[in-house]
Amino acid sequence: MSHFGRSGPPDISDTYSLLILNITFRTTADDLFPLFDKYGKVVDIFIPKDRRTGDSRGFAFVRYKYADEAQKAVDRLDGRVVDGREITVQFAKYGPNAERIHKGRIVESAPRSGHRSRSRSPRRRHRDDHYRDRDYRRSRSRSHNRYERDRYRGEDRDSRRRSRSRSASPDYSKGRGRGRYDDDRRSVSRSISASPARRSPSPRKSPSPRKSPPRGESPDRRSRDGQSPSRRSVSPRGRLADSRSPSPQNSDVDVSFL
DNA sequence: GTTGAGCGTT
Repeated sequence: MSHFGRSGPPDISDTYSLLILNITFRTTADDLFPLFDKYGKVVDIFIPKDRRTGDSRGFAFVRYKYADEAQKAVDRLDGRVVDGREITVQFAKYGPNAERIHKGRIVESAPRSGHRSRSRSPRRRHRDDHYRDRDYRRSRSRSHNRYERDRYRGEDRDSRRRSRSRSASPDYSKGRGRGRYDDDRRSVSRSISASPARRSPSPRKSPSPRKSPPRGESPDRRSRDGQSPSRRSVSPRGRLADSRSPSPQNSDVDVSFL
């Protein structure tokens, strides 16, 4: 009995959208439906959910059939404690299609002329941009969560070239301090990688694979071997950036060979 | 299992 949001927006031509804020993350449309339906005819209830986790975002949209009922619901349900939390009921300011809403009702359905577009508040640029921003903020609020790291890892793995994009994209560096943060983190990572072991206090105790050297060969060989994978593992794309200076490469090979 | 400013989907 609650197919809200399952089949998309039913009809937003003559409906008044109410924005419900400060609701618990466990509150669902089923819980809000009886509460809001008591004050008027609820046409549809939609609760935005996270794209990754699928959890409630903490706010819901309730569409009424009549404005008077919606107003009544706002006046009656605004400040009501639901699930132990005080919810905030108010008329929606923006529509699903970025349309302007007046008192919950959609005033403009489609951008007909450009002269009216100017009236639009430039506060919001795009939905995608905001999506990331919101996620980013929420992620931070949640302290260090696995989702952020996991997501980053997956995206990085999905499209490795993105790294280059980030480098060539000054927006990330300037837009938010994220670029700096990433760089910092990468620096630390590299630092750790560069120094595999501060100091082996007891190499004998350590279950090192080289517990018993296969052959008493020169350490130079081993050194090179250890350096080879290290370099590759450290930054495969870093070499590309370093390609700009082919000086050390030649030198390295020469030294190694010598 | 966690959190808390805000404006939405087929």
